[in-house]
Amino acid sequence: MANKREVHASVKDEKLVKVRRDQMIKGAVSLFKEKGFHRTTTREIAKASGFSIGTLYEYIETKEDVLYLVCDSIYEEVKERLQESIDPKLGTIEGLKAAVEAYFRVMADMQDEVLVMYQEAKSLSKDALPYVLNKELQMVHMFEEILQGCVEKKELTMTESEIQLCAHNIFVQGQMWGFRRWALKSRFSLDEYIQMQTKFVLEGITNK
Amino acid sequence: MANKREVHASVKDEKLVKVRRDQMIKGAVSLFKEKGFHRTTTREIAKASGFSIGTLYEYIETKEDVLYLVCDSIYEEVKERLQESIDPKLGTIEGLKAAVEAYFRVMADMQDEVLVMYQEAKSLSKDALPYVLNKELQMVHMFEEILQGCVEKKELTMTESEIQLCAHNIFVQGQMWGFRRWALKSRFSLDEYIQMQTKFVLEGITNK
Amino acid sequence: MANKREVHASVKDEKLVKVRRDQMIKGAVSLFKEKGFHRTTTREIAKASGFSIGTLYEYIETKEDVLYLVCDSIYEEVKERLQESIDPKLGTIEGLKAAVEAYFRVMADMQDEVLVMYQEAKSLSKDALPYVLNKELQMVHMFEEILQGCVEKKELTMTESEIQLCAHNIFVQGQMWGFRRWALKSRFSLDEYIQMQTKFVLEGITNK
Amino acid sequence: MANKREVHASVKDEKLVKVRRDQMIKGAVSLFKEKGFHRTTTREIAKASGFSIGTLYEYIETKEDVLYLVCDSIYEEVKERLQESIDPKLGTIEGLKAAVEAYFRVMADMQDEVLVMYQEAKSLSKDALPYVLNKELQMVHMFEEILQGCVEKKELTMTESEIQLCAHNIFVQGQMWGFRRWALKSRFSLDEYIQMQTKFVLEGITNK
DNA sequence: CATGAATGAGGATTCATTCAT
DNA sequence: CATGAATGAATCCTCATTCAT
Repeated sequence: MANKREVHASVKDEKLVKVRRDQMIKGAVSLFKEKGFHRTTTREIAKASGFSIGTLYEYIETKEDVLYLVCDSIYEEVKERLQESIDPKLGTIEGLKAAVEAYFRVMADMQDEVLVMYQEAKSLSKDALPYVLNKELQMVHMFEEILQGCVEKKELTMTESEIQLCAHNIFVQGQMWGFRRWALKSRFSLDEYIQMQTKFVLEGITNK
Repeated sequence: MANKREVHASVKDEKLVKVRRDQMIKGAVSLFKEKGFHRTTTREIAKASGFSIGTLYEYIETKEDVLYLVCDSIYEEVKERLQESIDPKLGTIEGLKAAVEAYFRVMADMQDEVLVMYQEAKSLSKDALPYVLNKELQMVHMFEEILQGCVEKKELTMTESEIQLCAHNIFVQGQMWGFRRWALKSRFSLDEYIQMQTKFVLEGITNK
Repeated sequence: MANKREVHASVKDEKLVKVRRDQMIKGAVSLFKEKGFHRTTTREIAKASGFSIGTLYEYIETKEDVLYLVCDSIYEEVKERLQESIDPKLGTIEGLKAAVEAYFRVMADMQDEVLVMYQEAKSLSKDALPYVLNKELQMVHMFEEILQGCVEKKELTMTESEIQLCAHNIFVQGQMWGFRRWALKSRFSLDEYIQMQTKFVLEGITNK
Repeated sequence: MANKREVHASVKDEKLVKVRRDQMIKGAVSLFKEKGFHRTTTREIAKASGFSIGTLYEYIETKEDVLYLVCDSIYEEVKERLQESIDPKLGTIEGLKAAVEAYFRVMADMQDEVLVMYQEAKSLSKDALPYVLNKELQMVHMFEEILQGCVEKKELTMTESEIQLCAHNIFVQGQMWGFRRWALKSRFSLDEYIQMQTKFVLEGITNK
């Protein structure tokens, strides 16, 4: 599957396009966070981005393009930040723990962004959605690799299916902190949450 | 917290109100499923419900009321169906397993509805949202009770916090089958999914 | 070729649709006359029609629909008025003369409308244009019939081709009074114009 | 009446202005042909002309200027090509016939351009329109002169009014081949059309 | 002279909601 | 109670034009 959907810009200067789109994404995220994609106007996006509505449309073709750009950029950032702090080759339980913790912390850190993406992604057209979902799978895949590594090093005994499902669970539990914070925050601190979820996951998979 | 938000109807005949609203909810769910709340027009809802736009507004005040009614009714149905097949008093691991399985099956059964609610709830006003979230907590609470029962009967050893988080996890994993079916369905059958998740949960909490 | 392109209306009451569309056409013609189709706003059309923009769109789907309706109605009126005062069966030179005169007078009478249609028809979509052009051909065909009648009654000797071209010429000369009035009006009265054109046409085709 | 409306250019080099405007006209005609003046954007014109939007505006002040330039150039070309092949002094029926034929052929040749001008001229501002219409009158006047010559040489007997109207008719019939080609082309070849129209015109005016 | 990024007024269209019948 | 015509604020998007580089 192709990894990028190109969003067309009238402006030629690629550097400028990058700069403006970054402004745009930043402005849009905070608006989407506040009122959701549908309730946010293109005018508001333009304003929050620091330019006029005309300029906005020099860098996108459709309002939906903004959403795609936002989702794309959020995933990109999550991925980058994860890759900075994770070594999937380790193949140790400790490495797994560290990865889970790093992931949970990134998700907590980007709570707002994740929530936005989480709630608005479904507004993407049938056209753009696959690209975003694909990004998600890539991240799930990171955890699969880590688990796989542990299995290879005999640190864990898991079937291929168990690895897949467990990776999904980890991924969702990371998101959970964001999209269920209304329920979780009053009951757990982030540290508690991380520690407890890690425990559940590990006891769910380690040989006894 | 109050348990119901009353949606005002001009029509007095309460039985009729119930009938019409049921038509409405049925029509709306299938539309929301297809195009989401925002992209669905009140006209479409009226049509799908089998009456005119004027009549629609005899039974609600705002488009958002429809969403609230839909969400409310979905939760109600989930809850009812769960209560039919679960006995929270048992206090046995077997009872827990049965409850999880029942819940997962209901969620799989109502996949579409759950997805709708899941994705559109955030469009509820600050006013209505709490009522819906409260419903969710009630369901999470069912699992807490079951777990609590097991702890009391010494079938499990868990802290209060662990019970709460575990209940959340179970709840989210039930939803997961719906909102991540794009990723899960090709990898697991529902039976496999239930069996594996149950295993993870139990191994995560049973004493070794 | 089908004779009508249906323009969709949300409103069901067909009588009302007719009434509103007549208002619309009347309002639109005077605007198009003044500023052309492109420079006229849908808002202006609504206002000139005596209703709100929302109402306008209950009776059409696209701005272009207004243009189609206008063109269609103009042709319809021209045709009706012609049919009232022309008897194509006669087969006499006198009948021909009378027809030409009647036609020219109708065209002079509806000068504004004809000019509008004449200048704006090209803005119709590829979809709607044929229907309008077809209407034109029907009118040209009326003159062909009249000429044909004269030929059959031996009042004139013309080939089939000559009949066709002559009919076109008559038709265009009728329009001419409208679309070239800037040049003609200062030089000829309508009566003079009719009389002279009739003479040219007749001398162009009568046996000598 | 003044014969030219000056279109202001920021660029001083007159030769360059001429070159650029020729590029512009060429590009614009083909666009106007395809989509009409209103549906053509200045950006498209610039692109079709081979330069940037900024440059375009160095040579005009308003989009409408392009239309004026286009109309002006088309008339100029028609006029030039006619003057090459017509001698208005002759005063013979043969000369008249030759002129008509030459005119019809030029019009057929420049069909697209003529159609453009014909349909878009009305979009000219009240300011520019007279200049263009004046050009048209000059051409009509050429035919008046030719007819006048024939009258003076006793080849024809026509009143002043008849001459004027007949000249208009010839002129319009020339345009007709362009703007009614949808109806004429399937029925007549250009040669037939010329021959038949010539016959109609001549029999309409020659003494019997 | 040439470029093209920026602007924002303006335009077509939608849709929740009302209310007279 | 039911209907559906009417309303107009709100929204997305376009495009002629300007101006700094």
